[in-house]
Amino acid sequence: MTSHMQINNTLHEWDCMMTTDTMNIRDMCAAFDVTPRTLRFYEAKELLFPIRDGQRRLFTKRDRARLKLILRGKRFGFSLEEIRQLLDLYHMDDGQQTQLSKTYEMAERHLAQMQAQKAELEEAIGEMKTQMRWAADQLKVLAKDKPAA
Amino acid sequence: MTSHMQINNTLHEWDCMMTTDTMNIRDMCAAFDVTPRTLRFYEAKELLFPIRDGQRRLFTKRDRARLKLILRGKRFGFSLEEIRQLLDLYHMDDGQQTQLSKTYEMAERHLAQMQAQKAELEEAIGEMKTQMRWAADQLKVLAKDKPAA
DNA sequence: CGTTTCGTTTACGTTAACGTCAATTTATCT
DNA sequence: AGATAAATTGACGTTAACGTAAACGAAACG
Repeated sequence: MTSHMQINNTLHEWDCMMTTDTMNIRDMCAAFDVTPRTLRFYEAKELLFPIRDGQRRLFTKRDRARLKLILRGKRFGFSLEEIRQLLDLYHMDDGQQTQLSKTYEMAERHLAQMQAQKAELEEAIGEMKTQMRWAADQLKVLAKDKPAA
Repeated sequence: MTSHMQINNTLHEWDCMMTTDTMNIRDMCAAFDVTPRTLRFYEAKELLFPIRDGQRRLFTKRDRARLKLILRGKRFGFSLEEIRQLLDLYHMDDGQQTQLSKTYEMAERHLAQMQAQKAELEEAIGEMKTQMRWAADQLKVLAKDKPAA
């Protein structure tokens, strides 16, 4: 059992309640294909906030949602610092509406950026396809010019 | 005049032919909003191949096309090394078809990656819009709850 | 002709995003 | 209890992608 489980503080053996849904670092790494170092690093950078069972980290559902967004952001070429700021938008659910309107404006800019990126990506895909068609033609010509070695 | 111009080797003053279309480093930086260091760095990494007028670099149309692709690639989160390899695809025009089929396969993988990225980007845009609608609602509620300070 | 003004080379510095390793603590198994 | 395994905390190392500063050559300018 690559188990974990906890309720609030420390438990004994009969810890089987309503699966408090926290993951230890190992399961977390396996689930997202990252190293422990990465998770600790993200915590140090205040991107994740795992709770503690004594010394050990326990990653909540919230941490997993954030990590998913972090990794996505990275694939889009955003820096961790940019991502950190954006994560605030996705996590204003509980009563603490930090500076909602300020964050909202940032989100607007980010959305515009993503839409621009999408447009550019579509253009790039189009160009790439053109190049590949051309390359495919060249391959045919080469195959015809030199049928055998 | 932030001029330049050249034909093949050294010229005098009457250098006004068919605009050989090479740019010096300064104009290049202005045109693409990069620093000289960046252009020299890209040359060292074999991403650009400016010709020389003695000691000075002269960037050709080809260099400009490549630089455009480089900067685009960066916005998509690709590393310079990944970009360098992809540039080969876009510049196999002259007779030197290096390893066309090998490059073609890489292009296929890259295209797939871009299409995946596009799909993910669309998903992210959708989620972002959802979040923003929710945030907009919250802003309305706050405005109603607290009409005046 | 001297002097600013580019541009070049060489080389060391920097930041982000982790990797790696050692020393410890904590939990688990026998 | 002793050994083994799993996590944690420093702390230093590493790579990519440039920044920055020194020292020099060539070119343009008054």
